[in-house]
Formats: sequence, C-alpha cells, structure tokens
Amino acid sequence: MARPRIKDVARLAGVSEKTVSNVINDYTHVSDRTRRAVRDAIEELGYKVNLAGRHLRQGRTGIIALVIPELDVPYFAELARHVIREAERRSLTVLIHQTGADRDHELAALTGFGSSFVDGVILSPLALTSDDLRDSAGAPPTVLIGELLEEGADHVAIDNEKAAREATEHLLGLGRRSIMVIGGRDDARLGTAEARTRGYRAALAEAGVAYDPAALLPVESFRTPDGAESLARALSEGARPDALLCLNDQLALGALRTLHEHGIRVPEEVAVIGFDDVEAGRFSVPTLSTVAPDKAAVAQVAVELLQRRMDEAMGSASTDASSTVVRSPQDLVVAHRLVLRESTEGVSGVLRSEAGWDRQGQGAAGRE
Amino acid sequence: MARPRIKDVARLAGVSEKTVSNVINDYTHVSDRTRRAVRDAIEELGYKVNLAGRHLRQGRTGIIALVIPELDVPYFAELARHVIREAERRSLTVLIHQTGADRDHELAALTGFGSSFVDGVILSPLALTSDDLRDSAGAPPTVLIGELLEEGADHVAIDNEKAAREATEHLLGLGRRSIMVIGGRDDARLGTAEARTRGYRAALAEAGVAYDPAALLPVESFRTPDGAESLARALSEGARPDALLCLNDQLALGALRTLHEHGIRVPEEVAVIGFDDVEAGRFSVPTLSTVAPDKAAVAQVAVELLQRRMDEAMGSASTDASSTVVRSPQDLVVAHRLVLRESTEGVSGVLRSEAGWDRQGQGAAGRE
DNA sequence: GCTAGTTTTTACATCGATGTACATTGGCTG
DNA sequence: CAGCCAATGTACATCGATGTAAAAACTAGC
Repeated sequence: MARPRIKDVARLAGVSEKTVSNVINDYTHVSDRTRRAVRDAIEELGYKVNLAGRHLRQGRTGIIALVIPELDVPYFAELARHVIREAERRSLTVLIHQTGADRDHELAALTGFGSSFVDGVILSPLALTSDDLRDSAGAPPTVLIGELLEEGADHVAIDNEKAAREATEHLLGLGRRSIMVIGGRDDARLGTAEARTRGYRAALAEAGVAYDPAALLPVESFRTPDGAESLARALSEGARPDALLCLNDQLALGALRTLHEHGIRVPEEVAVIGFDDVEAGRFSVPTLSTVAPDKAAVAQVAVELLQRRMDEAMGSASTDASSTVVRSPQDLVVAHRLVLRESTEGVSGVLRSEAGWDRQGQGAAGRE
Repeated sequence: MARPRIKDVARLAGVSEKTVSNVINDYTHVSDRTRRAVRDAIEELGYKVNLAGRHLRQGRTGIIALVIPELDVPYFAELARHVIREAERRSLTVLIHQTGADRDHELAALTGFGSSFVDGVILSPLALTSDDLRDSAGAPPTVLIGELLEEGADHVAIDNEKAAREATEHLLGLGRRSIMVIGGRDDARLGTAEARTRGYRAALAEAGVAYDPAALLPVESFRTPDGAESLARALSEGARPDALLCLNDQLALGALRTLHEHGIRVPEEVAVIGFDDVEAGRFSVPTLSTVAPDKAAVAQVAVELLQRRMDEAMGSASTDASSTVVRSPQDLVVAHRLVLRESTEGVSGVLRSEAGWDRQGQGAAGRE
C-alpha cells in the first residue's frame, strides 16, 4: 500500500485537491462541514503531507542547519539542545552538521551544502575567515554564534572581553598574581580566544600586575586532552602559576587532572576557572568555577534572529526590488554570570545551592 | 539574481535539459564534447542541483535521521560523531533528532516525522515499547541501537549481559563483595539496564555471592546528577558498599563526586566502574574504569545495515512483489572491552598508556 | 551507398502540493 | 425577487529534476 496522496484524500472526501490543501494549511474560507469531511478523510487514510512536493512548490523546507565544530564537545551539545527546543517551538526542524573545525566544511555549510534544502544556518565558525564570509553570496540567511568575524554578519555571543575581565578580577581578588591563560592568544584575529585574552590583560593592567606573554599557553584545540597536556608541558618547563584562567571548561577539566597528578592542591595552591558552565564542571573534583553564558538565551536569540532573516529573504523574493532594505547586521550580546565553585572558592557542598535561569530544563532530570 | 536552474544551464550549453541531467548524474552515453560543454556551463553559472526537485522525482533525499534521547549526554554525542562520519562516507546527510526520552517524539521519529523526508532512521529508543514498533507500518527503514526491543527490528549493540558480567567479575576479583548497581533494574523489560543487571547477577551467582535486590539503585534518568543523588540517598540510608557498578559513565561520575563529598576514598574503600568510556572518564579524579563499547563499530555497522535496508526498500518499490523477500531482522553484536583505570585499579599516570581502536580519531585532537 | 545496429540526444510526462484566476454558492439589501 | 457581495470551491499551471520512449546522428559492414 503506497502512501496516500492529496489526490486520494480529495477523492475520498469528495472535494478538489486544492480544498484539501486549504484545509491542511488552515486557509480561512473553508466551511466547517467541508473541513470536517477532509479531516476525516485524512484521518482515515493516514495521510501525511509530502515534504518534497511542498518544498518544491514553496521553496521552503522548514529546516535550519546548526553547524558546529564538534558535537562531542559538551558545550556545543548543550547549546544544540537549546537550539533544537527553540526551533521546535517555531516548527522548524534542526539539521545538525559537524565541521570538525574544517574550513571546507564550514564553507560548504555557508553555501547551504551545495544544494538548497536548508532555509537558514546557525554557524559556529572556527576556521572560517571574514573573507570567506564576504565571498559567500547566494547563501541562505546565516547567524553566527560564538566567534565574531569582522564583516557584517548577524552574530550572537556573550561579551567575552568583559567576562574574561571579571573572571580575572575574581582570581586577582583571591590574591593571585601569577595567572596563566590556557588557550590564550594575543594575535590580531577577532576570535573569542583573542577577546578573552584582551579581557584578561585589561584586568591585569587595572590591578597593576605585569603582563607576561609567556603566561599564554597555546592549545591545538579546545578539548580536555589539550588542557591537560599544555599545562603539563608548562609545569615541566618550570612554570609555577597560582591561578589558571582556562578559556573553556574542557581545558579547565584537563588542567584539574594534571594538577591532581602533580599533587598540586586546588584551589589552595592553584585556583582554576573556566568558561561555558558545562555539566561536568558541576561534578568534577573539585567542582569548577566558570563563566556561565546564558545558553538558553543564546539559542533563543539566534533562532529568533535567523527566523526574521528568513522571513525577510522570502518577502524580498516576492516583492523583489521593493523591500530590499536589507536590515543592517545585528550583533547581539547575551548575558553571562560568574559561577563560583570549589576550584576557586574551596567551599564544598554547593551542589544544590544553585538556582536561576541556567538551571531550568537542563536535561531529562528536569522532568521531575 | 535567482539561482540558476537546469534550464539555464541547458540553454547556455546549447543542449536539452535532460542532457544536462545526464551529465550531472554521470550517465554513460554522453559524448566527451557535450559533457565538457555542460560542465563549463554549470561552472559558469554556479549551478547547484535543487534537492526539492530531485527528491520529488526520485523519492530519495539522501538524509537519514539519528534519533537519540539527549544530545548533551556525552555518550550519544560521541556516537553521533561516528555516525556522521560514517554517513558522510556514503554521501548521506545526517539529521539529528532529540527525543528527550519522550515516547511521542520517538514515535514521531519512527514514522518519519510526519512527513517523508528521511530515507532511513537510526533510533536509540528509551521509552518506546515493542508494541509501538510493531504498529509503525509505513515507516522508513529503521535500525535500533542500544536498547533491544523484542519484536523483529534491526538492532546493533554490544553484548550487554556479558559486558556487565565481566565488569562485575573484575570487581569481585578485587575482593569486593558488596557491589551496588546504580541504575540497575530487575524487571522483565528487555532493556539495556535489565541485560546489564542480569550480567551482574550471573557474575554474583558464579562467585557464590548472595544477591540482594536492595543493591539495585533506581534512577530517574541516566545522567550525572542522578548518579550523585541516588548514591547520596543510599549512603544516608546506611548503605556501605565496597564497589559500584554504574550502568553508564555519567552515573559513575556523579557517584565519584558523592564519594568525594563523603570523604570516601576510591578505589581503596569503594571501587567504581562505569559503561561507555566517555572522554570525561579519562580525566576525572580518579580516572574512571569502564566498559568501552567500540563506538566506531556501532556507528559503522548501524549505517551499513541501514543503507542495505534502504536499498532493499527502493528495490522492492520498483520490482514490487518480486523481490519482497524482506530479509529477516539482523541483531548485530559489536565488540567491547574493559578499560581499567584508577577508580578500580588505583594506578596513576595511565593517561597516555592507552591505545587501540577506541582512541583513533577521537575529536579534533586527532588532527595533529 | 545503403542497411542494421549502436550511441547520443531530445520532447514530454511525471513526482506532490499549492498559487492563480475564475466559477459557483449563499445570504443579504432594497 | 433582482442584484451584489462575500464566502467557498474548482481547474489548471507550476515549482525543478529525471524516467520513458523515441528520434537523430553516427558507425560499421557489405
């Protein structure tokens, strides 16, 4: 038994195909009687609209792509969860694409995967340059999250520089003066790492602490092993920091492990703070202080903005030259806050003392 | 400038639309000269095939759905990475769908999301029953991973019972006799938790250790907080285990945290072992012993099997009654191995001593 | 130079849903 | 009850790519 078509429903309900279509799409002027008859026929046949047909006709798929470097980096996974929820609320389906931080993959994503089946893209770039962005004409509407690229694209992120300054100030407030930055970079790029490094330097400057470029530990990628290894290397070369500003929680968790292996007590000898507030940091030994971005807000704002762009794109397609007032690119900033735990405060038993926006709906545990 | 169509390419190349299509699809009988002309025209216009048209015509989308309960459960994220890679190799695109362990969502996934735009589904069910599975006629080809449902569906997983028995034997071999099972369940369902609990009981029986149903700690979900909380509750009720068999690593990590808060030394006083071998367990304090499934193999086998099913489905659609020899459902078992780390062995510094299949291509770190 | 056979190319119909433009129906006003 | 308007419903063309069937172009053999 083949899948039923609109034609079959129409025949069963005794109306035209278009009327069935009208019912499906909640068109206003359909009498209740007709509507009911069609609904019954749909029910009886188990009819489901065929996306291909609709897509071909309307040019929309209702699918947006979420393009991220690595799915198994917990931060991205947590973010993805929020994006999916937000998209579902707008009856959009999310297609997740993983680039492996590869420039070609990111470019492919930008141009809609060589075909046209995504209506929009939320992209977390790592390897992409602003040139790539500029060249990608004909791409579907795109919103960037995380990294900021100079050229005018829509963008959502926390104020990374400010967040890093606050985190550094916290460490300075604990009396630490030798603060190393795992993942820090001081070059001219406009990336997240650079912004956070700037915040770090600003805090140092304000506190009158000298900045030593050797305090920046470069990493290959921002994953746990890199954090562990880069710190191990630094320690073996004689570094003796009293605090670590890790540019994400994965690096911090790796660093915690290395400190443990070296028998260095946290936070007594070395205080550690990260970024992202991933779940693992709430259960590590010691628990991890961190800069917590409002992930739900990032997701919400990003999806909302993308939807607006998609609507604009559709609109201008029909009205053509008229409303081609492409609104200027938005650069939206989302809230963050410092979450202080054992790795800087030393306090224990904070496990259930947390509350607020960041807690709600985190995982299936939220079902209770 | 609108996207070019096949028509535009045909006009520019001075051939018919079908010829362009033939070139695109590598049809054999096209002269080199024509082929080159068409290729040039495609190049010049920047033509990309429109998926909607192709989909409508062929009934295939090249998209498969990976349906999992929670994206931010690291095990699923890691698995997803492998599935994506495997699918890419076969030029399939993966759409990731998150059910939140919700039955309705899982059902929706089974039936192709109410529309027809996925060619196949890889589903990791949690709440679904075998009845649901049986009822879902007209669904796209589906391969289950993880949970085993009784009714004949294709299925890929490790031998959970055997794995749990080995893990338990390991704990018994350390002289532990009071082994609690976090996440354990002893009911009649055919789930992963049940299989692992059976393995646990088998090991106990073989070693002549009495089985106490109170050793099974139920959990709401299989996430870190649940592990922490269920163990805390048990301890407060007077439980004094000398080992914990945690049915996944997230539970184990939560348990480690609770043990730490209670000042209980691992593994001296309590040995801990988990399942899944997620990255966090390689860097926790202490590092986590675990049953490591060959995730790459799970992904590879699942995608391969699904592709075969999809091909069969297409084939029988054209040949109709002839080749409707629906091959019987496969139940494939993938390798696993015990990875012993500090939480049972107490040895330190194993960090870089690991090697083997499980290590390769884990994350961007593999780029070096 | 013609026939038979093969390769290359084409015109046209088709996949399923929906927009357009028009036909029909019913209700209301005067 | 004619005349109009608004509410409903319909026929048909269309979105873009590709399968079908058949025409056109070419090759080889005699």
